[in-house]
Amino acid sequence: MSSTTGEKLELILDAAYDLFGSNGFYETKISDIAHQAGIAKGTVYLYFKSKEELFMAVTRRDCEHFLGGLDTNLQNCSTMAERLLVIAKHHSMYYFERKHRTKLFFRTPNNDPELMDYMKQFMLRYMQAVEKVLTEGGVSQPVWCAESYIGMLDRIRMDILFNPEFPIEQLHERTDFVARLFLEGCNHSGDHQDQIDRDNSQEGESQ
Amino acid sequence: MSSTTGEKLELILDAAYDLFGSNGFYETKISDIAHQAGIAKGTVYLYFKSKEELFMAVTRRDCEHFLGGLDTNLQNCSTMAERLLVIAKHHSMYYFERKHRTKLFFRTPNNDPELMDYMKQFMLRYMQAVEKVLTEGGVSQPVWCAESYIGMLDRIRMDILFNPEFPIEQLHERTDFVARLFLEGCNHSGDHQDQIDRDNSQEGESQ
Amino acid sequence: MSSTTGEKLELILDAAYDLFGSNGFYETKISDIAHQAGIAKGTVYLYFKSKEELFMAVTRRDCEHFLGGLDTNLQNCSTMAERLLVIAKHHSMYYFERKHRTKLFFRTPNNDPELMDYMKQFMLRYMQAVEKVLTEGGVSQPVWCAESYIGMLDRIRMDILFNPEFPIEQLHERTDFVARLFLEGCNHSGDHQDQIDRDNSQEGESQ
Amino acid sequence: MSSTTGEKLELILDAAYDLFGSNGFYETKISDIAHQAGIAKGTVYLYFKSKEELFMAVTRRDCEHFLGGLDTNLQNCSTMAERLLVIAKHHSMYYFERKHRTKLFFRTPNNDPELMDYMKQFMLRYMQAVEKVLTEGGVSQPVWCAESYIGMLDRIRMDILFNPEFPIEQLHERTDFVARLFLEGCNHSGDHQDQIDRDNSQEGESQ
DNA sequence: AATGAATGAGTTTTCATTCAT
DNA sequence: GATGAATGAAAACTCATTCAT
Repeated sequence: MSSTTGEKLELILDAAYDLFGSNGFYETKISDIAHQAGIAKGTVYLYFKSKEELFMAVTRRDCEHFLGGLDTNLQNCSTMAERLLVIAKHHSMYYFERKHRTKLFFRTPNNDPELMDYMKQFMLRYMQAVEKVLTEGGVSQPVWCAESYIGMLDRIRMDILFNPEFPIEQLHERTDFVARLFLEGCNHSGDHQDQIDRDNSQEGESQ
Repeated sequence: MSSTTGEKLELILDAAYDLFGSNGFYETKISDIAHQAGIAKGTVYLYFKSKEELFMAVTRRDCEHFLGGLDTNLQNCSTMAERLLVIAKHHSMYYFERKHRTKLFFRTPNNDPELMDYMKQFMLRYMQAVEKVLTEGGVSQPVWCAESYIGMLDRIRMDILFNPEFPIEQLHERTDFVARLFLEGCNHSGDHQDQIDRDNSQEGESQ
Repeated sequence: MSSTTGEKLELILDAAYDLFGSNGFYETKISDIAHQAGIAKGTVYLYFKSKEELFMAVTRRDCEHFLGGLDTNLQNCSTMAERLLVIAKHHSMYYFERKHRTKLFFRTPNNDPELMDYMKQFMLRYMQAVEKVLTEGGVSQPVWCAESYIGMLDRIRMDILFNPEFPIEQLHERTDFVARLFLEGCNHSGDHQDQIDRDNSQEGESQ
Repeated sequence: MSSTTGEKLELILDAAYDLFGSNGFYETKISDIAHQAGIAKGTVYLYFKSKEELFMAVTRRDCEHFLGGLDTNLQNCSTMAERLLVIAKHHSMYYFERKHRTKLFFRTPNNDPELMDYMKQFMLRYMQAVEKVLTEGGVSQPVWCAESYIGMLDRIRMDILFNPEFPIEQLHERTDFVARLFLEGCNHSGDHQDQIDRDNSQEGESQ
């Protein structure tokens, strides 16, 4: 059964990702993970010192995967608009494809400083990747813009989380929409003249 | 000992809000809540059938409070821009003031369908409140705009959560910024030199 | 079932004394103790924070009982010779009556500093009680004499421990013998023919 | 790596003696022993069927070493008084030199009949060695005398165990004292002024 | 209504032992 | 013979919940 070095490690990480992601940290038993990985309970502890450490490893792998994929995707495009769209697609697709693993983020072990720290770093690195795109595009206040853009995208994730039937077609439209909204603001995000009209009158009102 | 009807109920809800919010659902013991409320453990079960139900009640009270406050705040303003700013202020201040209670959202009991359902409804109601403002302001695609706006605001909450030292002054600027970004898009949101300055100092932090 | 305050505490201590004493610390399960006490496992933890703490309490009760009984017995006699005999009787009878509980001393939890400390204090207090008798009797070097006397007596305990069939009649003779040996030394302790006879028969057993 | 037959056996026994002796049976892991012996865990099981058997072998080697050394030491002296002193020196020095290995005796595996039996035999053989000296010296009731003498000596071991700072100088005096006490009894053992002085200083310590 | 002692199901983790290489 | 990865039985301890008072 164990032909390759590290095979068991992968089996455990995969099983843990699946179960932590589906049921959350507290509702997942080590024995479940071992069972799903097809190994014995004790074997898990040959690779991870504790349940927390295993969760940490799963989280790390997932986050690194996310950021790595983002980098790759960003390499194939040049304009800022393209890049922002790539970011949006990556974000929404990544979590859409993993819509059944969303508990990884929302049901984490409590008060683990190492995990908190890693999550903070992850958020920072993601933000900085977006910030870089914006800075190169000449956008001012790129940090807050980046944060906001990510927030808009993450709301898609929330919608997916709370609506598992979220249709894939809508995902694409929503993604495009968010990218445009970010660039142009809500006053310009409607293609029709009447909207522009309303918008103009709105501009007048608000001053 | 019990002078007013429902007094104990409030004591329990307050203690539970405090402890669930600080430590999360799984790390909070009923006995801790009872102790903090100054009552006996068994008494909690006179008011709530289970730990989950108590968590549900705490969540419900918190969410209703949030939405009620939003309604109140929206009543005092008329233009869409004003209203959007009010929404942003409400969102950011609400969670800033409760920055030590953030586990209420991130460490919730697992797989409780009733809770999931309530959260879904809450998100919907919040979104509809924002949507109404946008619709009345003539914004097209108000649903997605509302979702996106909330997402931008919620990112502020995330930043507060992961950075408990988040300064209140920055909170106001960030709030204003988000409202403007939403209206005008990133291409128009950085026209003023002072904003550029702030952004630059922020850039420094992020490296 | 629970009529008196502290009843359960006694039940637990009695059961723990019995089982720790018979099987040693490591071979005794908390569930066994609870079962023998007729209570639930969790109840043990209402009274004792850990298995070690329970063991400590059992040891303490036993040692205090031993020293208390010694004090009581010493009150009824005046000469040093009488007192030394009382000490010997007390020591040998105490452990003879508890011959099935001897693991309490030999199979203790490892590396518990509090327990080590208490045992040290117990040995000191016992020695000092004997020392006092010797000092009042005008014996020189009472500390080392006391230690040695206790050592001689404790050897009886060892013999009982390794020979559960140890006959009670021999216990009395052995006790008398030790007291005399301590006073007079081995050169003077075999003056009577009947003692020689007994000793010869003992020699036969030991081959 | 294995140049001599039985080399590994010795490595294991040495490591096991060290660790069992320092930490006791239950607190010592086979993997620790293997690690300290510089071999693999599985290798231990090529030499010993179980942890208990290994402990048994360690105990046996230690006890045989003790008895063998005693025999050797006894060969160089002729009078009973000399021999008793040799016994006392051997006993006290043996355990003084091994003061950090005392758990070998106090934290033994529970309820192992073979071990119990061996210990019983060991005690008997030791007693008989002492008994022989006494019988040849014309002492009456040599069995009980031997037991008592050993008890006095073993108390020294206990004092060492509970007081790791036990000074070597005191050990020699105490040993001489015990031999004299055994021969002459407490009434005759304090004739010399310098001994009284020492004893007084000892009294001070015990308060 | 209020209490808090009692319960016991449930889970992490350890470690002696095995066995394929 | 030697290895060490894998196993899984076993036990301490927790804590939501109950119920007699």
